[in-house]
Amino acid sequence: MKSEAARVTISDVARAAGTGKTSVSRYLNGELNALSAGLQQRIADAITRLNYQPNQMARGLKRGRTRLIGLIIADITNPYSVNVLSGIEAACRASGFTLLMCNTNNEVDLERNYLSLLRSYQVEGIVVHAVGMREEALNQLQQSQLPMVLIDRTIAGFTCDMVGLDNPAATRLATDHLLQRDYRALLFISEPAGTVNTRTERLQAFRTQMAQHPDRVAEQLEIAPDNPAALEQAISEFYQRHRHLRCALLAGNGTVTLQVARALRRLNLVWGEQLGLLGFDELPWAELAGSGITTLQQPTWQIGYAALEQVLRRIDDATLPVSEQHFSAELIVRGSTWKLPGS
Amino acid sequence: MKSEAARVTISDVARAAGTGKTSVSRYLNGELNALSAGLQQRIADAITRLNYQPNQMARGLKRGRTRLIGLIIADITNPYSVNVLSGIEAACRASGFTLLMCNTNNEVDLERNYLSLLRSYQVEGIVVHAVGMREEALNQLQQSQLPMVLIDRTIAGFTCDMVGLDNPAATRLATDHLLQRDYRALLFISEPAGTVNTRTERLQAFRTQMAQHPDRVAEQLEIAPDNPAALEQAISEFYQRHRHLRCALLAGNGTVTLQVARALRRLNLVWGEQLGLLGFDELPWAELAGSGITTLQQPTWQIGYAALEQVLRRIDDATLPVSEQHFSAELIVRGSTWKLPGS
DNA sequence: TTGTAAGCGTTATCAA
DNA sequence: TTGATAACGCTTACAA
Repeated sequence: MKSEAARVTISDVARAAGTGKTSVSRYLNGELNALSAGLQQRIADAITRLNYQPNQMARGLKRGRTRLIGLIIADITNPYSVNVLSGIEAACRASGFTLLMCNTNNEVDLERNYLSLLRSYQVEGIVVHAVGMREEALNQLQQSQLPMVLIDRTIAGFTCDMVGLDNPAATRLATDHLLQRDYRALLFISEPAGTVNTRTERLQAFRTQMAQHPDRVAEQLEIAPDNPAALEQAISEFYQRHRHLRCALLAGNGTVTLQVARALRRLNLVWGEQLGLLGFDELPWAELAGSGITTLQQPTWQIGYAALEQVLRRIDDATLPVSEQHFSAELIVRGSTWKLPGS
Repeated sequence: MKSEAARVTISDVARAAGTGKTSVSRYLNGELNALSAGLQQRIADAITRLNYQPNQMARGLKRGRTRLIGLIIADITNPYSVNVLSGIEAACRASGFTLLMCNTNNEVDLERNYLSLLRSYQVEGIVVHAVGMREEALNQLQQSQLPMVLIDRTIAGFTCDMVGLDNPAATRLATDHLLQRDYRALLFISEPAGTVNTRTERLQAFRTQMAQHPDRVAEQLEIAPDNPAALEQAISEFYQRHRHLRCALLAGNGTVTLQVARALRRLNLVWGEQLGLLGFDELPWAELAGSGITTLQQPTWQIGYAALEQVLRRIDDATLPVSEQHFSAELIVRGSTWKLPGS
């Protein structure tokens, strides 16, 4: 048996109130100046008695505005995403929009599918934490004129509103901190850059910064998320190679920090003693891991909130100039980047 | 200027293909046996040329099925929720549904609002991580006949499909482990029980279990999430009171575990040395915190997946008997519940 | 094999 | 102040 929810429609209300649909519609849309007090009362009564809920689908169809915002998120299990989501969600609540959320699991195909899915649900705008889009998907987007804001990452060859981190500045902040604390050999560890500009930007900034300190060693490492053994080995080798120097690791995001911490654990290398460690993205457990892990905190919630605000502005006015908002990171110093006694 | 997405409709496609809407609709719905090869081709061409996307709103309005599932989640920043969400999301993907996600921030009012919001978007079913509902909200739900599945928690006085943890068994597993490891004074710490049955169930099971061991000390503590100072003090007092015994703390969920770990840090009490610690919910950093924290891992992803499957079953057949699925927790032993050398 | 027309639950236009 | 009535974009009898 199919469940048949007893749908009560505007016509039912109109009949129960002894009036026409138009008046009920007016009542619903707050055009009370066109309704006598008595009629208002009858309509109000009928609505509560029948427990009536206007059908947003029908409304959306008619008015062409669904009050729906699409969200495409690359990986919902990433703490970064969760906090951003929380900010977006709050902004939606404040503006009366509802989120249609899709998780692409870092897969490009899913991203494309979800994009058209959201479009088919007539979302009024979308916020995208991009994995990487192919030409065709981009062209479709261009055509569809759908208001869109990217968070955290841009898409090559696609100009679009975007809200994210000032990666060069953040990277400088992190690198300078390590240099100041007298680390002599730095290893920048990130996930495979692939199509994700954020990763290359941070790496690039790291190299630029290190180029000014030719006396220091700067190395880099790209590591697949599902290969802990390789990570262990690479770190171990780096450490062996430079054990006569003060070494530090710079993790390119929160996921990497977690993996690096695990690897160090297994290698019996103690951050804050044998090795410095600094990670992009603040983590709730950063102070609990060993002597604490120094992190670069992003204002994730604000980024999410700002992203949604930007989508709303764009929905309101498609002719606005393209906007890029870059937030600043904050360094939270903990035991993993300990000071040399002398310095 | 309002952005006016160049909406292309089924009529446009029909015109471009030199046919009627019906044939296009048939094509879209895979009724190809009723279409000549030539017409199929023309329609296919027109669709790609115009970059046409069927309007799901209109479809939903007409057919009465939106392929939309509502999700009400109590707190999206809780790792438990995130993993469950991930499972739900995967199940949606597998079944062709899309998620409308709402975060109630643990606020009862938001819960009620979102409930009717989801209804208004004609979702075909909902999955709810409940905060606590009042009479009126429940009555509305009963009336609306909306297929619904609760996760993790039940709602008092409301029979409904539910997927969650076997809390008594899980609690026994945890308690027995602590007893076996010779902890003599146990403190069960949870958030204020309020309307959340899960919390009381776990506490109840704890007390039942401890009642069988009158030689051991069993205490309990309810702590507001935003009051770290109080938590510190309570733990400190407990420890002072029983410092002649082997003490252990049992954290009622992942959020509490985090807070407890922080409090212990500030108190300079080391889990795995001065104090045992065991937490409900596995945490990605559990192995990294000090000597590691012993946890009770829930199959969160599976819980989410199963919840969505149950909603789908219920959508299909409203007359199914009410189902309660209880999953088992798994104990992951780490350094925080260390063995006594002798035993 | 194809197309016409009615209707899903709203809102907007127009007339009363 | 009110209320028919025609859309919105789609599916589905029913005709042809």
